[in-house]
Amino acid sequence: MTNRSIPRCRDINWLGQADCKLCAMRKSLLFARLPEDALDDLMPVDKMILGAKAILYREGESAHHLYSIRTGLVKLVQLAPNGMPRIVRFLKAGDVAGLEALSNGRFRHTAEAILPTDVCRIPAENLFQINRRHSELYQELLQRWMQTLDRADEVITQLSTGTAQGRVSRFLLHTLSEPDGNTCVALTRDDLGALLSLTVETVSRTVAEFKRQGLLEEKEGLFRFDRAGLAASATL
Amino acid sequence: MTNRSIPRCRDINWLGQADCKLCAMRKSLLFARLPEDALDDLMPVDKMILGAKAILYREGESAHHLYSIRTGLVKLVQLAPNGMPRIVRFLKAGDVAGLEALSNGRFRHTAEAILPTDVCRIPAENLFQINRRHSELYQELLQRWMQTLDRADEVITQLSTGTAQGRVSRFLLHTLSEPDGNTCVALTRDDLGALLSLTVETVSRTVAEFKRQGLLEEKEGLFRFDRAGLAASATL
DNA sequence: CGGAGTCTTGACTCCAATCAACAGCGGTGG
DNA sequence: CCACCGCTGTTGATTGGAGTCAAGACTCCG
Repeated sequence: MTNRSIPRCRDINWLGQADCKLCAMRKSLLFARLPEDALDDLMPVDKMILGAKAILYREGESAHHLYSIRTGLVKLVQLAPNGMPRIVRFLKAGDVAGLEALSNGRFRHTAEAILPTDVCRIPAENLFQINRRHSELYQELLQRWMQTLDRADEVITQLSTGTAQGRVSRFLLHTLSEPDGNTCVALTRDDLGALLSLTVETVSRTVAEFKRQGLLEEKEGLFRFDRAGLAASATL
Repeated sequence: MTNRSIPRCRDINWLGQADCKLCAMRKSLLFARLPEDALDDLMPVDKMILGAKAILYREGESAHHLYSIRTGLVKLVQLAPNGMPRIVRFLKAGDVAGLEALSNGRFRHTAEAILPTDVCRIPAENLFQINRRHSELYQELLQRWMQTLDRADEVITQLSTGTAQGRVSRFLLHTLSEPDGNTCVALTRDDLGALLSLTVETVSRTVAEFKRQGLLEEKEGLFRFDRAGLAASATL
């Protein structure tokens, strides 16, 4: 009944080939604006399901596919100079992982599932070919570029600056929650640390303190928090 | 004779309209791959020269133009939650400032010249129109996207993590210097702090310490440094 | 010459890192 | 079934590094 019933394996399971024309989510994905017949050129697209902690690809590997995320949550990780992993971005349903496959053939991050995650694996070469004929796809790619950059800049200005309290507050308020929602996925202290550039202990203390103050509770894999209350710490 | 002879004003001077077909730098700019006749559609392009500290545009302003940088150095700044400015990226010759004008009409950063800087100002609408007809431009834009994202991620993992010594070393070694060069523009302590998320005092102390150790000298607006010596601090 | 802006240095404080111990939970294997 | 182990999270004591506050040096410029 609890979140413990969700799959916890680290596997990647292949669910067969997808037919993009029949895809229920198509309109919210990268290919939203493509005419239906162009979708044939994407094939073969493989549907895969990742357990939590499954690794989609690793930094430095040569990149032949990109991944359209249907459900779930993925973290993009790079190694910091001291050897510790640093989370640079999250990818949610509708996002695309591994777009660097379109240009230079090497992944820049390690992509690891945080929640069980469904993805479609698309051969980079096919997308590349479609690009030649359909500028709609380019428009969509550019759109995503702006979005992605914004998120990267947000990590710089909002999540790598200020006190531990401030960073955790801002994470809760902006990063994974709906604009006016008061819940978000309960990350491990480890992941929070890797995102906010703090140690596990500091994150644990900060989260615990918020709980004591009644600003935050954690239940069934979710953080539920008090927006107004946290806003006070968010400028620290 | 020294760098003091360079202009130090904060003005923006309009130098007249450009004829892109005659531009000596065209091949290294955004329009490298465009056929010559497409360049007509860019017009009118204004050539401008900025003194150090001149502001090209401000965060939140509505964005009708973008700027191709011919020479100089520009910082992109966002306000951190505590109200202090944070530098998220530098733009050098060949880079484009204000690409967000292509999509959502508001600048996401304040762009300020650090050195005297030449730019060409291009109406966003014109570029947008060219995009419809020439996918070469899209390719170039995508290429730049990857580059820009890489730089943003580098600020996250390399410049916002670790000790003050580590951050300053890594800035010197990677951010504005040639891959194997041993010089880079001598930023103010203020700008270094805004980039590395450190206070002016901490930057000053760190730079001073590197100088005492003979790892770094500052002359005529340049840092000259010892790559091998700094590499030791770069993992801190 | 005086003033503004930048840089440096010192003394002190404070926040987060570090080191260490332990609790809780789930999974595993004897 | 239960003992053990690994993983995650918590908490405490201590340390260290950067922030803060304050004063003064230096440079450029009017």
